[in-house]
Amino acid sequence: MTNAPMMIGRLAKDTATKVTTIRFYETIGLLPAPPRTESGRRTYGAADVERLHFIRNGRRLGFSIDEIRSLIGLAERPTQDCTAASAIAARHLEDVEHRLSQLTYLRDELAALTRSCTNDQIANCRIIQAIGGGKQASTD
Amino acid sequence: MTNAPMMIGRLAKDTATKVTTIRFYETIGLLPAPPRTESGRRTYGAADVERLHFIRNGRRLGFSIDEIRSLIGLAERPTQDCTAASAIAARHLEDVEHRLSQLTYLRDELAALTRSCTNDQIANCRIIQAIGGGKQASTD
DNA sequence: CTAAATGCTCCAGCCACTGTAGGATCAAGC
DNA sequence: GCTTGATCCTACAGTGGCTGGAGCATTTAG
Repeated sequence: MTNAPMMIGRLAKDTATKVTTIRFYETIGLLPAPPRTESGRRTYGAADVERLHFIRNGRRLGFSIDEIRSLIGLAERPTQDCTAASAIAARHLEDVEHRLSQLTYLRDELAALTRSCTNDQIANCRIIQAIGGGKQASTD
Repeated sequence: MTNAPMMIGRLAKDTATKVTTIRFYETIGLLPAPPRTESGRRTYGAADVERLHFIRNGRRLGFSIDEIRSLIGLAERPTQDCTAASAIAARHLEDVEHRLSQLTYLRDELAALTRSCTNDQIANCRIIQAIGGGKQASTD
């Protein structure tokens, strides 16, 4: 295996991340500032690929940058027990479940809304009425 | 019924909206700039309450500001048919359903993750392994 | 009359990027 | 050697939809 350092474009391709996003992660300290070539280009190695994979997977799972920061911190202390890690995951799961139930309710509301539309005039449109309606006293 | 104009705080309470949000809606042109008192305070009437209710209900249903702008535009042409309005709602419903399926998938992934945790050492933690591991499955 | 509440403007910050301007450098082909 | 085009760099602005704060002026209740 050659350990030739790669440029940012290659790292981007290997991790399905945009180049600008990688630089962004560096500015917020989520990725370490890598060594540079003489002309100032960033050079990365296998460890960076791994770390960026971790970050992107974490993001894909909906973890915030701060949560990922914590998870990385934990991952670097392999002898500790993983209570803290599972707490982060559990709290995140709870959050996702909450959003899921909200979104489900929203979906049902919207589905009812679109089903009720008879493609009539705007003046009689149930969609417009339903959005406008709600708290107001009915004035008809 | 007196039609005394109300101040921004009252409008905020009546529509469960923050004062700053109302001013924000004005700056982006979602609410018209209202008349002012001599000392420069905004004064609102019943039409503003109605419009803000419409906006807030739209937001609650997840419509973007731009979609709400369109819906308001349509609502002001009551003789047109509501094809355009139902198209906006249908497209939004599609979007919500898409997000819903993504979030459901995410929930299942996370649930599996947390279930797999044995509260062992970090070095053996399935959560950390799962995030760091697999090259990843696309979620689209 | 005074103190609290409410109002005003302007501006910065949130999240997680994304995109642009305006360059420098590099690899390949002629 | 020269040009073309891809890739890289920095710095900064913009996205959406608000939210909060500083530092005032004005209004209202006791």
